[in-house]
Amino acid sequence: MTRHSRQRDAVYENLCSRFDHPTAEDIYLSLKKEIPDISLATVYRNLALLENEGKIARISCDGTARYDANFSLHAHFVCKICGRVTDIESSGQNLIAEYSEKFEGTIMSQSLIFGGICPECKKIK
Amino acid sequence: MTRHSRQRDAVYENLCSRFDHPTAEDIYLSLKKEIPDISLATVYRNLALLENEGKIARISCDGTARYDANFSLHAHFVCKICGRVTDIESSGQNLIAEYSEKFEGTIMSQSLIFGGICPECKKIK
DNA sequence: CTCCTAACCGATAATAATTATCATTAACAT
DNA sequence: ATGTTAATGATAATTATTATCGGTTAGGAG
Repeated sequence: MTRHSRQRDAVYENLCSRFDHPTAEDIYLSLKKEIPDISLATVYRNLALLENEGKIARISCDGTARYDANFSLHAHFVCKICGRVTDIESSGQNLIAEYSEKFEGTIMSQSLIFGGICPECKKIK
Repeated sequence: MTRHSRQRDAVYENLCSRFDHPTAEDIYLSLKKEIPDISLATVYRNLALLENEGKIARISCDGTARYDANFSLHAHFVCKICGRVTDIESSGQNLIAEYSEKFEGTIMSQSLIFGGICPECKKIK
């Protein structure tokens, strides 16, 4: 029986409105402007809840968890210089179908992450 | 000037000999049998060092870091029931080349991770 | 072979990320 | 309006990882 809450809506809206694949703390800091007394624990709780509901996705690309509300088939790029995580243009190929053919288990999700140097950091150096 | 050490060799050998993509603690527990007074910090130190030397790879698939000494182009599968991380048969396609075409930065590594239910857990349920 | 020095070690303290606890608040069915 | 209980804020606890530090040792210079 999951109820409605201002904080949960805010977490979800915040994530939907941004494209920088924020960490729990990023979202917490951003939400403090509109809900000054929101707790970091609440952000964690709601991220976990929304993930279980299948409304958002967790991205494991480095030590700390990042989140994404975009469920279109796309890949991520992590810059090893600045640490930013960005979307990277995808051919949109469905790797799940391809890999499922020879696999006895059930594949339900895919995560394709590239690492390297982003366009911005490449210019600087 | 990196020197030789029994502990570092042991960490590397241990990782090479197994295919379960262990965490630092997994390796630590395993090594205690042959080197009873090895320190967990030493395992972490040497994993970081070996990764920097490019001899092993870190896998970010869940919260805790896992390691792999296999550098052949392959994908991973994470079971959401038992948590095991296994290799999954790959077509061996080089996604880096494909994605580099439309990307302004420099792609240096790829990580393809699938999630779902592994063959063993599928049987049980 | 012995000496020197810096890399490495084990033990453990410190930090960072996340989760658990608990008293209070608020959503919402009755 | 009231009762039930999920959700919250504050914070303690836990987990994973990194930093510190005094002692040890690999391995090159003499």
